[in-house]
Parts: sequence; structure tokens; C-alpha cells
Amino acid sequence: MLSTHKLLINLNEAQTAAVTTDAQHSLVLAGAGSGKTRVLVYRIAWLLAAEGISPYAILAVTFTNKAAAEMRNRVTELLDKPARGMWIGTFHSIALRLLTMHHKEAGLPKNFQILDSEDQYRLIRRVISDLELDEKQWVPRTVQGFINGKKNEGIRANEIDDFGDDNSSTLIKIYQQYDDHCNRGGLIDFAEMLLSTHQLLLNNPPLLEHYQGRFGAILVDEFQDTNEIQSAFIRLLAGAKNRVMVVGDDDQSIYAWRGAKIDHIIGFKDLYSDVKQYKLEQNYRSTNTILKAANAVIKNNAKRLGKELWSKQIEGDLIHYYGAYSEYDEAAFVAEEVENIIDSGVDGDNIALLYRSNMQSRLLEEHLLKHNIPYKVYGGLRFFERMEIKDVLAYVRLINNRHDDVGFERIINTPTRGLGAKTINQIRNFAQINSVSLFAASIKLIENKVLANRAATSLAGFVNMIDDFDHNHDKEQLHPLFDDVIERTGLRDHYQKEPPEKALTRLENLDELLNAAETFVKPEEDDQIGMTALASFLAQVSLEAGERSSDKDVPCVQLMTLHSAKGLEFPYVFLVGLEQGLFPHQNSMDDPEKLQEERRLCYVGITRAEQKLFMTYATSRRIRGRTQGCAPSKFLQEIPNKLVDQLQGNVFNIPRNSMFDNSNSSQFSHYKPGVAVSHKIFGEGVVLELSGQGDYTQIMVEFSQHGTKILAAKFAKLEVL
DNA sequence: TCTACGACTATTTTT
DNA sequence: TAGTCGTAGA
Repeated sequence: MLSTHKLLINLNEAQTAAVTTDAQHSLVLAGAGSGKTRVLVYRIAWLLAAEGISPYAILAVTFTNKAAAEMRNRVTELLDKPARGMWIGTFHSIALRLLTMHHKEAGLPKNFQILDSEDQYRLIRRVISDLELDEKQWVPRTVQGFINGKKNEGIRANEIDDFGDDNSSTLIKIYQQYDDHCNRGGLIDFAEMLLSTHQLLLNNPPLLEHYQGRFGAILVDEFQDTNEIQSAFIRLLAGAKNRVMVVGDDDQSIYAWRGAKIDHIIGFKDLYSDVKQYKLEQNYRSTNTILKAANAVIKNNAKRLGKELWSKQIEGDLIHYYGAYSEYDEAAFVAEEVENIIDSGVDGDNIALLYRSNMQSRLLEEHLLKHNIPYKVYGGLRFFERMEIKDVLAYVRLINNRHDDVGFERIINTPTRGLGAKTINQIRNFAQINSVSLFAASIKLIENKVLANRAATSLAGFVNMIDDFDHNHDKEQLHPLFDDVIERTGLRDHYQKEPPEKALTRLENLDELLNAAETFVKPEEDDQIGMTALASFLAQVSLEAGERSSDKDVPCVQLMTLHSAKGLEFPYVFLVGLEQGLFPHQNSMDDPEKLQEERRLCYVGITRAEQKLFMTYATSRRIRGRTQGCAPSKFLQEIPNKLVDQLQGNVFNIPRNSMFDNSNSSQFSHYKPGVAVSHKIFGEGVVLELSGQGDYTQIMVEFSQHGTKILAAKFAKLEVL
């Protein structure tokens, strides 16, 4: 048994306080690199060892599979035995588990299927066209955003008020019809998983009571990323008695645009009683110079709980700025520096190139290629999202659940089997009129002999083939089934016919899929709740789209967006494209909330670096075929000069003291972000940020009555309260 | 059913 | 600029 004493040896004071808290609820504000996961893992061990809580009473929730896996591994490592009995998983995997176990109560068929974003998009387009609406006016992506947004807030179609507005009522109609479709086919999208689970518990008091009785200790990671429904789910399970510990960092909230609400972490204390708050501010990752820069940037955000990172580490190297002449110059500089670093004996995978948007990777790639530096780009299509994989899976899904219309639509004519638009429309019409699935409609249409001869034969062949697969295969033996599907449907031949380059990777991917089917081991939990290996595989595949099949073993320089870099760390980090309009992004510059999120993103980027940080910008850049002049990002100016070493390269050679004068207008220095001020006309408000210098200093103020205004500091005559 | 061409659009992305 | 997507026509 792990002794409690041994546990605490490895923790600092703040971590110990959090791990051993006796408050019913606790909020741990964990700065970047401050040992967030460590606290969660040790807390679990503490609950088991010191408080004698059963592993069955522990529920630990994360956002990504990666985080869940890491937590599970580290718990196993610390306890020196597998984390049995505990529920450690993502919101979605936990929801899915509850829905599978209680599908009857949730009103779902046993073999319900998950729709990923692409499936959802297709189905929404289907609905829009069924309603005879114009896609130009009802843009499927926008509608998808609307539906998911509402679901994330826990709102059903019938709960939305259209206020007599045609636009709203149409959106509601699409939402409703989309949900009808899902219900009919036993389909469930990502947002629905959470919403359904919440409703399942809410509508079944005995069930709720059971789980409330079970999970005495609930832990949530990355709490700043929770959306409305996730927060409600935790609140519901917490009930009156259970203990909740949430860990997060308000300064690293970068997903507001997809429904995450920073208010949940800020308002945690209001929602729960007996809350103790802990701050982890000692950073174990970066040099002091890097931390100072990070602190200096994030300080400009008004809406914060307030934290300041410090470390016992050395000051370290200055941060290098490089003002490039163009984006080519920037990429050339980065590639050259990377080469220098590698030449000094550092492995490439210790170096990360981080950018705001994916398109920026291309030039960097080109220049790395020129230098023969191996690299890996993260993001883009993942394994189970590839066309060929989704095609095979669509067949298998149909075998698993004949009513899966999304799967049906995908492969009814792939590979082509003479079932063109006409036949498919007939099937759709019949299905819609009779409220049955496309598969069921097909069978009826064949029986009724209303189809053209050729089409009828072909469709019957298709239907029989699916039935045949179903009858001739053991649902526990995946490899033979998948192999049979790939061959007999003609998919392999179909892809073989593509241009050689494409064909090769597609066939490789198919083999990789077969490999995955062969090596798949059904998780014990899935077995216990009676899932077939097939159902279990499909569920796992939907939840975990999978990293791209691993390439070579050479250490590669890591290229990724700032968003995907969250949670990672690298000795050497290049933040590129620090220009107004690119980062902060154009679409986020004028809205103070969005601008603050951009700044948090910058904070995330800076705090990824352990030893050495480069920040680069170009004074001109070609965007969408047009060359534009660019101003350096305001975030660069927020870092004090003394932390920075400006490298040569900028042909305009703008003197630092005019370019980066962040001694910022001493005459207005009392208007710091967060300071409460009063204006003659607009009343009281809070300073969000300052920009510009001297007499041209501008102040952005959020007034309680009049919203956000940007004022000239010289004339605004603001009074500090 | 396949190809070619024109129209359109352009952050961030996990589950 | 460049990539995606839908439609028209062979």
C-alpha cells in the first residue's frame, strides 16, 4: 500500500494543499507547467490511501483521449497497479458508456451509431434538401454550428423560441427534422451524446440516485474548456454529497468559439458550496525569462482570476524577435535557425514551429525540405476520417445497424453499381413518406416491383450482400469480416484504379485498417455491458479518430497550430507570423472578448517553450494572392524590451524604441487593464487594454451601461475609481 | 459515370 | 492564390 507520507514527498506546498484538501469542493487554478496532471493523479491516490475511498467511487473526466490515457497511465504507475474500478475517460466516452448501458431508458436502440462531424454535415445537407431549402441561404456549415451550439447549451429544437422570426423558425425546423432523422436511424452525434446522457439521468431519478451514490469523488481536468451541458452533467452527478475537484487555467481557455465557457471556472464558487481555491503558480517547465514574457502578455487581459507564474530556474536566454522582410524571409530564417539548433546536437523533435492558422505550415515545410530537415505536421485528416476508411466503415455500420441512413447514403453507389441519383431519390422519397430507413425502403421497393429492372437487380444485390455479411460473420471476429467487406464490395479494386500515388496510400490505409481489426481487443468494460466486438470497435473508432499512421522513426521537427500545441512542451519553440491581422487574427481583433482569447492563445504559445523562444513576424505577407504590409503583433509589444533580443533581418530596420515602445505612455500608466474608471457620458466601466503611444494612446473600456468603447486617452478624461 | 470548368471562399478543432 | 465543390456536358 502506498503510504501517504511517500505520496507527499513529491509535491510542493501548493500541490500538497490541493491534493490533501478537506473541502468538499475544490478549484485548482493550475498555471502552465505547474503540475496540473500530477495534482489530479496524486489526489486520486490520496483519496484511496488516506481517505479510504473505494476506486469505484472515483470518476475522472478529461477532454481528450490523450489526456485520459495519460491520467490512467500515471495513476497506474503511481499506485503500481492498474486503475481498476475507476472511471477515467473523456466526457464523451463516459456519456457513451452510460448510454450503452442504459440504452433502453435513453430511448435508443441497442446498436445505435455515432455520427462524426462529417456524417452530421452530410445528414444536415440531406435535411436541407428534403425541406427544399436553398443551400446558399441555409449554409450547411452554419446550420451545423447552430444545431451543435444549441445542443451544447442543452437546448432542444422544441425549446427554442423563434420570436415569430422566419429565419429562426426555419433553423428550428431543420434542427427538429435532423433530430427526427437521427432518432429514426438510431444515430447520435457528439453533442447529442452529452445532451442525451444528461437527460437520461435527469429523467430517471433511480438511475441518477445510483450514480450519485456511486461517484463520491469527481475530478475534472481542463475545466476552463467545459461547455454548458458538460458543466451541468458534472453538477448533476455531484448532487448534494459528492466531492468535486476541478482543475484548470482560465488563462489557457482558447475554445470559447466552440462553446467552452470561461465563466464555469470563474463561477465555480457560486455554483458549489464549501469551495476552496488553490493556485499552482510554480512552473517547472520554462526559464524565468520565458515566464516573465508570458506573464507580461497575459497581464493585459482584464477578465482573469489572476495568477503569476514563477520558477526556480535560471533566467535563461533572451527571447529572440525576428522581423522578416517577407513570409519567405521568415520561413528561411526559421529553417536556418532550426538547422543550427540541430547541428548543435539537439534532436529535431525538441523543436516546435507554432502558427495561428494551418496555411502557414506550407512555406515552413518547403524551407525545411530545402534544408533536408525531417518534420511532421500535426492536424489535417486523421486516420479514421479518411475516405477509404470511412467507406469500409460505412458498410460495417450498415451490417451492424441496417437503419444507419448516413452509412447507407455513403456507400449505396460506392463503388458504382448503377444506382444513380434517380433510384436513390426514389428510395429517399419512399423512406420519407413512410418514415422508414433507407434500407427498409429499399427492401419494400424491391418487393413492390416499382423500380426499373436494372436498378432493382442491382439494389437487391446490394441488400443481399449486406445481409449476407451479417449472417456469415461472427461479430467477435473482426478481421475476417473486414477482409470480406473490402474484397467483396469491390472497394479494393475501386481504389486500385486511382492514380498510382493515391492508390498506394489508400491501399496501405486499408491494410492498416485490417491490421487494426485484427489487433483490436475489446475493453473489459464493453464486454461487461454486453457489447459485441464489432459494436465496441465502431464506438471506439468514432470517439478516437486516431493519430495518423506513424511514419519513420527519425526525430522530426514538430509543426502545429497553437491550438493543438496546448498541453505540450518543447525545449525550442518558434512562434511565427506575429502580425496584426494574422495573430491576433483579423476576425478577432475588434471584439474585446475574442481579442482576449487570442492573447490567451499567445500565452499558451509562449509557455510551451522550455529553454529558448523565437518570435517572428514579417513586414509584408502575401495573403490570398495579395501582398499586404503588416504591422507587428501587439502581443510583441506587450513583452518588456529587457527580455528581448531583436535579431537582424528587417530591411526597414525599424528602431526598437519606436516600434516597441512599451514603456507605454507614462502619462496614462494609471489606466491599467482591470482598473475601474468612470466617464462623464458613459458612466462606470473597466479598462480592458491600452494601445498606441504617447498622445495617441487609446484605451478600450467596457462600460457597464454602454458596452465596449475605444477612447483616446488624451481626451477621454477618465477618472480612476 | 467521369471530367472539366467556373464559382466560391478563405481561424482555431475535440469528441 | 489555391483548394473545394457542384453542375454541365461528353
